[in-house]
Amino acid sequence: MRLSQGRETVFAVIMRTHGHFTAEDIVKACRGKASKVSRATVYRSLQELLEAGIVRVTAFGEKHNHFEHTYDERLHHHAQCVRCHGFIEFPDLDEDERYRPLLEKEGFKVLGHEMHFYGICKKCRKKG
Amino acid sequence: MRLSQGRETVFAVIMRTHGHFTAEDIVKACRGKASKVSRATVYRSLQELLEAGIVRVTAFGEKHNHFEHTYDERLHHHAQCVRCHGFIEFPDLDEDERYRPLLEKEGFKVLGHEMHFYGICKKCRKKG
DNA sequence: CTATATATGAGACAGTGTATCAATTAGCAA
DNA sequence: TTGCTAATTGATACACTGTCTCATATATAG
Repeated sequence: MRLSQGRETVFAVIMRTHGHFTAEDIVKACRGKASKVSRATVYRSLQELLEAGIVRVTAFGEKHNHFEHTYDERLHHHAQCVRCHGFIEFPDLDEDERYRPLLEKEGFKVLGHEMHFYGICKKCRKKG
Repeated sequence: MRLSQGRETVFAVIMRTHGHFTAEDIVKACRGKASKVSRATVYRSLQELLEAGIVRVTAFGEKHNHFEHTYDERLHHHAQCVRCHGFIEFPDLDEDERYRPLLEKEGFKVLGHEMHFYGICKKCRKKG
């Protein structure tokens, strides 16, 4: 794999981005730069980072994906509202060690994991 | 909420569907029937079932959603390949009880949960 | 420097899910 | 049963995400 210009720019932009972000967020951020990175390159690079375990997908049930870094953050999970799609975060209590051996025995190379609780958030419950 | 024709048909079709399915699967299945249910109604009903906790979302990182029933199946989770998006299922070891109180304390009404491991599947590892 | 395989950009494209709005219908009350 | 009313529907147009193609550009090896 070459350390090409486009790839380098995308990587840099993503590393500068904190919290959750979508693919389009990165596309826009790259447009701001003089670097000129196309949408296709952003999606390609994002896929590479996904495969490398540098970013992970965090949202369900929406049209577009949300990503976040896997590094430099305390491991946490998400509880998502099935109405408004908003979410709250909560800390990990370490299930990894219980499941990982089971999966690796089946030839699955684990890059990471996430718990996803779904339900109705406080705000939507009030709305009725 | 009314027990309208469209809603009833969609519910029936979904209950007859086993395993994983997409919204479009249901749209097609409803077309087969003489019932004539529009795409809009299918999506609306699916959202209602989601909110009721009857179905849940199970796939990440794809353009369209996958759903499955939450009832009548042993609780299981998914390990998904970041390359081919295929997945394997594995049983639940019951983290629910550890996390649920934490979330309900914050006003979040839990409908269910799922663990999502991501990584590279056996087949994709062989491909290089 | 040159060759060559890899990566890129631009745009066309397909598919998913959303919004609109007039027409229809379920449920209720008399 | 009939009529009222608000909820629901279908048809369609629409926005947006992510994919694909292919000619052009570029990183790297030799």
